[in-house]
Amino acid sequence: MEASRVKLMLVDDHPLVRDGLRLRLATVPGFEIIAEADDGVAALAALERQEPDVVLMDIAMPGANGIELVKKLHELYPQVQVIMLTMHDQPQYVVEAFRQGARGYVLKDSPAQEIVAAIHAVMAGKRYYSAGVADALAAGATPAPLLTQREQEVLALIAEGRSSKEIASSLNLSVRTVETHRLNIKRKCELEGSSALVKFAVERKWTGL
Amino acid sequence: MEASRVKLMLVDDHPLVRDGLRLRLATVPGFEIIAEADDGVAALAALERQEPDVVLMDIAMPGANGIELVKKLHELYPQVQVIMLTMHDQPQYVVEAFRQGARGYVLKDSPAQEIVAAIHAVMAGKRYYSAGVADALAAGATPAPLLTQREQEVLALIAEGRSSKEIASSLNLSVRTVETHRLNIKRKCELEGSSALVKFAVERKWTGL
DNA sequence: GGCCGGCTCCGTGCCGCCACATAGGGGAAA
DNA sequence: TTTCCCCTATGTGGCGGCACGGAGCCGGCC
Repeated sequence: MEASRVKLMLVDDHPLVRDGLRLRLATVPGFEIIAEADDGVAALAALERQEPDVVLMDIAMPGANGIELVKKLHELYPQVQVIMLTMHDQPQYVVEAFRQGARGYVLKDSPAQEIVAAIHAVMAGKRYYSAGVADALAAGATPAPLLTQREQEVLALIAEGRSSKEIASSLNLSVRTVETHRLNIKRKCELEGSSALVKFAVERKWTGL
Repeated sequence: MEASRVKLMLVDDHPLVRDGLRLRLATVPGFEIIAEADDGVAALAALERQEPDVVLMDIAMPGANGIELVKKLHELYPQVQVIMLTMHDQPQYVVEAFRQGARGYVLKDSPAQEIVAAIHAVMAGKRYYSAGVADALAAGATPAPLLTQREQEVLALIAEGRSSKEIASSLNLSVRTVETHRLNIKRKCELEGSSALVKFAVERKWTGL
């Protein structure tokens, strides 16, 4: 634990949530918010100017998503601790976030002091899971789906609600080829049924890939 | 505009967002937050004890959703002004919210002072639309999807990625009946294809119905 | 060069979904 | 009471997705 104040950076696309975080954390002695950003690009730009101790980051943001951002951030600034904030406790993202270097994971619908606890934990070199996230980690042993380029393209169009025939003409492929990709995606992600595939695709898109 | 302070009530299931609202609004002279609630049931209970001038309400909440809550609230307490808060500017909900008696509609990703402006507007007897919502109103000539109880139940299970057969056994219905409901939902919501239906259902669930 | 994995395409039978239509029972409003 | 909507269920023909198989092409790696 440093003698100086803990320097924080907030990354969330909702001003209201940033307000909540800022005004809440400003009352905590020893905390100092040195930067805010509303997306990944702004976050990386802010990091070039000043380096925080802890980054509080929403997992679902327009443009680059939280998972990719935490990955880049961990590559460029490995000493910066990242805490993910999220509305939903989806196992696959929790696991992926930690795999990419996140140190904490807090649900937005948990008590506000959990965030303070999370910051203290990661500053002490520990990890922090919000209540309920531990369950997600236990259940979600799935390390990574790892889809190929083409499969991701197909999945993106599935998330648009398109049929195999429409996807085929969009990508200039045979319908049978698209169906093969669908089948492979379902196998890799352990999905059963076409609707489960669509659900998976839509949720993936909503959380930013 | 009253001589006394404006009494506010906050309804949102995210403590963080309530923090942001409370701490932001507390600094505004003439505003007083008399109650908070994290869902529709708690909101109605709080209203029995003390009546606010304005209710700030999230549209997406677990349990009863914001649209139904504003309807009930407007029936029981017609003099209470309701301002809807939301993450997403989906036309159908904007239109439906106003139809059910809401007086204002503010996006959570708009500047925080918009909320103050909205409160002043509705207290002056005016309506308030966040920037961008006007576009949604113009574009969304769709009056209301208006799904029946049973259709909403079916839709909720579709959002889980379930097949018609699974839904049928869950609700103790014939598979053909579930298919009839599917068909009716698609007709009402002008959807084409099973995947578009699943997409619609999942997105609806993510935005809280 | 040989091997492996990804991308592409195809056949076939099966099952689920789709769109059209019909129809009886029940409850609520006019 | 009559009317209207909702919920329920069913028939039929057609189309689309699913799961199993095989196969050729290409690029990277050993």
